[in-house]
Amino acid sequence: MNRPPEAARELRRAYLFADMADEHLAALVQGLHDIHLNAGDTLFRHSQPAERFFFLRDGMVKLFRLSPEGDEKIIEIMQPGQTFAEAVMFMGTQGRYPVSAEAVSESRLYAIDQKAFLNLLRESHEASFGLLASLSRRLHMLVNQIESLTLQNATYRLVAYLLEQIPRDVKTSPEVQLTTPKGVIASRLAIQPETLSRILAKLRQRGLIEVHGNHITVRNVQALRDLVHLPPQD
Amino acid sequence: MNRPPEAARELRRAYLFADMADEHLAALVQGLHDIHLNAGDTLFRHSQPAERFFFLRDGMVKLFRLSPEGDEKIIEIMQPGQTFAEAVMFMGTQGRYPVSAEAVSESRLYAIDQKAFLNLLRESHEASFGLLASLSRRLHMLVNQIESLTLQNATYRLVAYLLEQIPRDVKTSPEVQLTTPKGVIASRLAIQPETLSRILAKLRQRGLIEVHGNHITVRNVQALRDLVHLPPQD
DNA sequence: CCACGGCATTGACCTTGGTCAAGCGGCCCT
DNA sequence: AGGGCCGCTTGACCAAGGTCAATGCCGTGG
Repeated sequence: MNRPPEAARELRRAYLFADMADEHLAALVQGLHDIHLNAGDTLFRHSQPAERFFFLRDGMVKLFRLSPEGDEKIIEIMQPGQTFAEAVMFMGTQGRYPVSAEAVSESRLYAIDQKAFLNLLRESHEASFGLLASLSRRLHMLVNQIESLTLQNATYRLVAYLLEQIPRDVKTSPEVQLTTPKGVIASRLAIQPETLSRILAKLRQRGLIEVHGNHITVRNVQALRDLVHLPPQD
Repeated sequence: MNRPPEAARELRRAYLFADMADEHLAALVQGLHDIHLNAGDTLFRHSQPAERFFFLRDGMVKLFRLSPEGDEKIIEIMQPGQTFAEAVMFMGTQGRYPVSAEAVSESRLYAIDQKAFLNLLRESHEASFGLLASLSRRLHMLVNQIESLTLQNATYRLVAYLLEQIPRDVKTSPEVQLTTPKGVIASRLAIQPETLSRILAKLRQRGLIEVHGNHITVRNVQALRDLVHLPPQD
C-alpha cells in the first residue's frame, strides 16, 4: 500500500498525531486501510473484539449504545479529523468496543491496526502523549455529559448544544446550520424527537430563535446564555 | 522525605503503578506528600488549577459535580488502592479539575506532583502504558454510566449497583454491606434519597431482598439478575 | 437520661418528559 | 403526476420520579 504524503498531512489534523515525528507517522501511513461507508452502514458493534481504531476523513459517524428494547443513545458524533476507538487498545487482551459505530452520512475513514500502533507507542513518546491527551479530552467530555444529563433538564441541554454550534468569535445574530437530522441530535441529548420539537417551538415562541427546517437563527444569544448559566426556568 | 519501601508496595495496588520499574517507583515515592482528611473535608474543587493527582490509601473519597442550584451528582466513589485525577495532567497547560473531591469518611492519601510524574512518563514506557490503561478503564466506566443513566430506569440502576457489590464467586444467598450512607449511593445513581428508599421497599415487598439498616440480604439473586438483563418492569 | 441533629422512611401531590396517534410536507422513484 | 415514505410537528394522555412535609429512628453529647 503506497500512499502519497497527503495522508500524513491529513492525519496531523487529529490531536493524536499532531506532534508525532515524521518518520513514525510515515510508517503508520503505510499500514492504513481505506474504508468507505454509505449512510446507515455499520462500522462496528458494541462488544465486538476490537483490532483497529479509526480516523474519520470526511462524513459523519455516530457512536452509540442500544438498550435491550432497541432505544438508542448517541454518545458522540465524530467529525472529520477526529480519531475514535483508540482507548480499546488498553483494555487488556481482547479489548471489545464499548459502543457501536455507524455512518450518519457517507464517510471515508482510515483504519489503523492496533498492534502496529502499540509498537509505535513503545518507540514514540510523542505518540503516547498524544494518545493520553486524546483520552483525557474525551474523559472530560464524558464527565460534562454526565453532569448535564443528571443535573440539567432537556431545555438546558438543547440550548447548550445550540450555543456549542456557534463559533466563538461571532458577535452578530448567529446562524446555526444543523449538520444532522434532528432525530440524531435528540438521541445525542438523550431526549425524544417530539420533545426536541416542542422545546424548539417554545424557544421560538419566546422570540429567542427562528427555525427554518434545519437552519436556526439565534435572535437573542444573551438570553440563551442566561438560560444555561442561571437557574433553569420554564 | 524518607520513606519506607512499604509505600512502593502500597502504590503497586493501583493499576497505574502495577508494572512500573522498581527504580522509577522508588523515585516517585520520594516525592509523595501525605494527606489526611476527615469525613466531609474537601480535597479539591471543580475548575481549580490542578497540580497534583492522588492515590487513596484508605478511607473513601467522592468525586462529584454540583449544579448551580447546589444539587450534587457523584461521578465516582474512590476506593483504597485507586488513583484519581491523573487525566488532568494532559489537558494542556493549566489543567483544571473537572470534578470536586471530598472525603466521605476519614481518609489518608498520597499526593503526587504532576510535573514530577510527567518527567517520569518520559522515561518509562510502563508508566505511560499504566496510565493509558487507567484512563481507558475510566472511560469505559463513564460510557457505561451514561448508558444506564439514559437507557435504564432507577430500579435498574439500583439493582445493577447491588449486584456489583456482590463478589463474583458468591453462590449462597449474598449479603451486601452498604459502605456509604444511602444518600451517597442515591447521588451516585442520580436519584433522590426518597426514591432509593421506595425502590428498596418495593424490592423488599417482592421478596427479593431484606433490608436491615445498611445491611442488605439478597434473597433471590437470579430474580435481580433477570431484572437487569430483561425488559425492566415495575 | 434526655434532647438534639442527621439520616431514613412514608405519604400526597406535582412536573417533566415520554408515549401514542394523527397530520403535514418534501422527496424520491417509477 | 401520483404514491409512498420519511422526518418532523402537534395534541392528548400517562407515568416515573421529584418535591415537600411529617414522622420515626438512632447515636452522640451535655
